[in-house]
Amino acid sequence: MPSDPVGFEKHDHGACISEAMATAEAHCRAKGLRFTPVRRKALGLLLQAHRAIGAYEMLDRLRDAGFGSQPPVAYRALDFLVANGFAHKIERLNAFIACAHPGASHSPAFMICRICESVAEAHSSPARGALGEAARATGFRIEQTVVEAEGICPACVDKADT
Amino acid sequence: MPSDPVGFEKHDHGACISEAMATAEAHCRAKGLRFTPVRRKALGLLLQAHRAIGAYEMLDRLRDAGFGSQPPVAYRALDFLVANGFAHKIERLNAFIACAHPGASHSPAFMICRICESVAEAHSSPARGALGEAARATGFRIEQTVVEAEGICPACVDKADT
DNA sequence: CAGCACTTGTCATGTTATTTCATTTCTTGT
DNA sequence: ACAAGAAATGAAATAACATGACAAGTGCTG
Ligand SMILES: [Zn+2]
Ligand SMILES: [Zn+2]
Ligand SMILES: [Zn+2]
Ligand SMILES: [Zn+2]
Repeated sequence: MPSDPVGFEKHDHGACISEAMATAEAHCRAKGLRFTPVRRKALGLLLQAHRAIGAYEMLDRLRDAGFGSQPPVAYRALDFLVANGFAHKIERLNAFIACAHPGASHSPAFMICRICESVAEAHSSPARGALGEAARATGFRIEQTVVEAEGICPACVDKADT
Repeated sequence: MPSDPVGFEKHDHGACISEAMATAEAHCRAKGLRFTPVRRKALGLLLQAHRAIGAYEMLDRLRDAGFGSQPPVAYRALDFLVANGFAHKIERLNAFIACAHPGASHSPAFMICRICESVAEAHSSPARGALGEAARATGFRIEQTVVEAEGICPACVDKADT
């Protein structure tokens, strides 16, 4: 259970991309999923961008890469990535981002900078805390959670303080 | 189209509506806000429906009530209600719901039934828990949080179990 | 009543997402 | 190898959600 948030620190981007792609490859092979070219390209683009990408921005890039040009092309690829834990949807932004902890089954939480729009992924513990308590008290069966914090990232805080 | 619970429990709906309206009236008077007819009607409709309402459904009803028929009519009224804590946006549904604890400043958390689409509001504690910890660790300054759980409400769990 | 801030109505447009159907590709059982 | 079924793709159309811009109206305040 690493609770290390990912996203605001510098890192070896090339390595982080190839590692995530390799994880996805392995996971798909193990589960018999079809990691098709358009899906692979979509994940590559998300990893490359290293930020939240709207479906239509994704569509533009997929078209540029020679794939179809209609919205379902992007939505289907993104749905696949989200369904299999390689990416997440940021509801607040109506956008998608590559998972920072692929492979591990987890409940993500996101920190979204309203200045620079960077997004960091951390872990949440929906079952614990006030929400889990409310769910148990009422008999609500939680299947999935959206936890997104909006605010100011460390870099933008520094800029603002100057 | 069931109109059911605040939480998921039964309650005196008439009383809950007039109480919330009175709270809003008082709050606006105290703060010098203009609780205009269209805003009042919008809040009344949210309270009446007692579930999450899309902006365009709101627009339909406002038009039926004699107000304007263009999207900004609904969005402006909803923006006012959200900005002043009388309503919340459910990001997961792109829809709006009357606040269950108006007046009190709070960080809401929602439980959304994926079967019947009912929504219950609870309190969340963003500063505590894994998210707050991650924010402190990275230096992220949280301003606002979205906490939404999707799952099955008590009533639908019962139905499913039969 | 003049000036100002705020609100409303409307038109136009922009953005995000889904439905549908025909076709192709892959997988599986024979 | 082949046929049948499942999964994925391409493309057209449409639905659903949201904002920008501008003119006109409303209610304060000096
Ligand atoms: Zn993740
Ligand atoms: Zn930032
Ligand atoms: Zn509330
Ligand atoms: Zn339900």
